[in-house]
Amino acid sequence: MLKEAEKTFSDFLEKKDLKLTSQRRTILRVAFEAEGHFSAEALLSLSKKADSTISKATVYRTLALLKESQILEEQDFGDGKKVYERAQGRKHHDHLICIRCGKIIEFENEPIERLQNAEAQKHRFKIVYHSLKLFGFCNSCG
Amino acid sequence: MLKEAEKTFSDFLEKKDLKLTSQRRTILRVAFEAEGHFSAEALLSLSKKADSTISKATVYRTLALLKESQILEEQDFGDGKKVYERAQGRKHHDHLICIRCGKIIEFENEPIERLQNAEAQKHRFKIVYHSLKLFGFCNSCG
DNA sequence: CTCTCAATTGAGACTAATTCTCAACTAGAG
DNA sequence: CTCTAGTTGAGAATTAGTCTCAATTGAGAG
Repeated sequence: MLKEAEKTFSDFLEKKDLKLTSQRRTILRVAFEAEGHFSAEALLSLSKKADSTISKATVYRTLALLKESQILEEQDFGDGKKVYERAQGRKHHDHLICIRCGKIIEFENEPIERLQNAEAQKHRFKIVYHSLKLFGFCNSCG
Repeated sequence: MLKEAEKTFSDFLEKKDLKLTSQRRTILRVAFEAEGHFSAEALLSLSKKADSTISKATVYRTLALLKESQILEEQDFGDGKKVYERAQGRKHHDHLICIRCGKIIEFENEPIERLQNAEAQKHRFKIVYHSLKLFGFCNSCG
């Protein structure tokens, strides 16, 4: 999983004449060890544990590259900060977000995707990516 | 349309023991004269034309009230600032967003809504509101 | 109409996430 | 090993949005 991502990342960087630095390697590894959704701030703090000299600026810059290379996906659950999750090698999914406890539930729904594509076609629109978020109360917060 | 919203707003304010001030009246009217989606910044600038003493703080505070009373709906198209659109008396709709020219296309799709509800039910989740955004290239930017 | 007082306001300070600047540093081609 | 373009850390800058507080005002009571 991580190996694959490292390959994707180094190919991506090479194609853009960018360098694979130790900081970028560390940040990628730490992002892969993080479970679920994590913020830039959390990634910074985790990265600093592996290499205390890594700065905020580098984390943000590297996140932008990981996003662009589609290794990570950016999500905005509406709490004022963006979070990230692994995308490479995972199926696309959307989210249910509990507005009371903050729980995030992931789901896949092919029929919805098909209807989205049909809707886009109707407007002669080419979808590049999409975002479907259902906000409400989870099971426990009912 | 505006008359209706003014009624909704004054009822809403009364119920919460809040006052219908001239600033709130002005901001509501200006928001209704604005077409489509507008930012808080744009609303401030338009409101200042009607009453130059209206401040940023009042616009943000009033937007929160208009959102809470469901006269306006808040949208985030991912460019770092929230935008608002009229909600009262309009059908729910979702958006196609062109990532090249920024054009916004609205659409209604009942079948998608039904599938969303079914998906939520599967997780015993109560949807309060949702957001579906399809990003890509419009007809002209294809 | 006037009084009263809680709600409201404007101005600008403040917050927080993210981006930028720039001099010092480094990956990696040759 | 040497170059050099790309990279980095530190902290300043930016920017949307929120907060503070003294002065003001809407609107019910009299």
